[in-house]
Amino acid sequence: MTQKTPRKQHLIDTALRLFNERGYHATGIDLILAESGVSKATLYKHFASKEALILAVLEQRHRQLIEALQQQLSADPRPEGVLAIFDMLDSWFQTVEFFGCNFIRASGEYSAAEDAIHRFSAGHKSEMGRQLERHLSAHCPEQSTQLANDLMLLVDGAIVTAQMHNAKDAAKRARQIAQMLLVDARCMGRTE
Amino acid sequence: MTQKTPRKQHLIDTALRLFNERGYHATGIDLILAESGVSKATLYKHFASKEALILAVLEQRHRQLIEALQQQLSADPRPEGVLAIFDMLDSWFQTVEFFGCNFIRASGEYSAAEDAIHRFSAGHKSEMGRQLERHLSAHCPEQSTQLANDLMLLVDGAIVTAQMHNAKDAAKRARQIAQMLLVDARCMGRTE
DNA sequence: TTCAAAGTGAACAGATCTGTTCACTTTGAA
DNA sequence: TTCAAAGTGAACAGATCTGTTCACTTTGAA
Repeated sequence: MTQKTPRKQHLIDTALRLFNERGYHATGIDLILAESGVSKATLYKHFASKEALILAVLEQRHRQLIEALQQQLSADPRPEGVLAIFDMLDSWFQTVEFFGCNFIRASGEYSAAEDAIHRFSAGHKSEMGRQLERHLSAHCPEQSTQLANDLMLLVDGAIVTAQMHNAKDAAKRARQIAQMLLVDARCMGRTE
Repeated sequence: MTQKTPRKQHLIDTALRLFNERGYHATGIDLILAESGVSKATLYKHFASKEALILAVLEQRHRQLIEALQQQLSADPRPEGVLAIFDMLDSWFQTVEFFGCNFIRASGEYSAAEDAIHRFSAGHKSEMGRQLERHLSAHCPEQSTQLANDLMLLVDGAIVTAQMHNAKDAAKRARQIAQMLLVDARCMGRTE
């Protein structure tokens, strides 16, 4: 039992699913244990507290999303390659497991700016924005910071729109607006 | 004690403040009672449950926001009058009481689409969008629905950006993007 | 001054929450 | 086959949660 499907990873996966379906405060430790079939003593051997478990869940999700974004961005070095983030959103919105963004919801439930969960969530969004900026800075360095911020604003707007109204087309609209911004900033290849 | 500063209203105001500061699940009934100085029996005389209190808080906030928006829109009948919503956001973001949007956070904590709190929150956003659409439909009826949806996406994006990063300029950026959309849709007065 | 409506305060109920402890069992590498 | 590491299960602790009840008090209009 030391290696295959380690309990720790199974706890993180189960917790992620339940946090998404029900929220952080509304998901008790006991439910995570029941659904994962892991004992309470084991949970507290791996995680010091529920907060530590939440942070572990967010860290995993953060790594996955950053990696996926990097992969998309490197596949299309053109400035408009950044629009791939909206295609990622679009696919996500079509899945049944979409319940909004972990990090936005976490920052809402843990609203104090100094809370570790809030800060980590804000850090995730910053890092996503930094990826976009890096990609754009090769083409339009003067505007890359502003553009990246604007794109992230559109990303979050699309996520919340999809979360609240089950609006599955939110990513496509955000993508169009984003494209307009790129054109307006003259940070896109010419349409030949 | 029947009329002046009714207990019911006082409970709603206190609950609104605490929900904003701490979130819905994280704010217990007992805290609301302690901070408001009202007895538990009185609370349950006025509200059937905590959920009913939450809904009353959201209803009040909904009425306030709709009224404020209507007032702004009627003050400037030009198409670009809709941009007033971003000025409202901007003022809000500068206040110390800004902890994000009640309705976005409520929809995050009560994530089930059929939950009464979730549905009311979605309804609020829809109604705000409907106000924008009505305003625009006088000038560009074919695009007013799409434009209103896009503006609300920018509104929510700005709110989340401000909430997560304490980015007090988020409303101003969203406003500029919104203005671009109006120009692009040719739904604005000419700049003379 | 009377009196019904509104509110209080305190106890109580039962559920649920996070976290601890420990004797015992299972696992899998050596 | 041995044995340390990992995990279990069950009890326990104490806090906190929403909601109920009821004898009593306060309020303010008539």
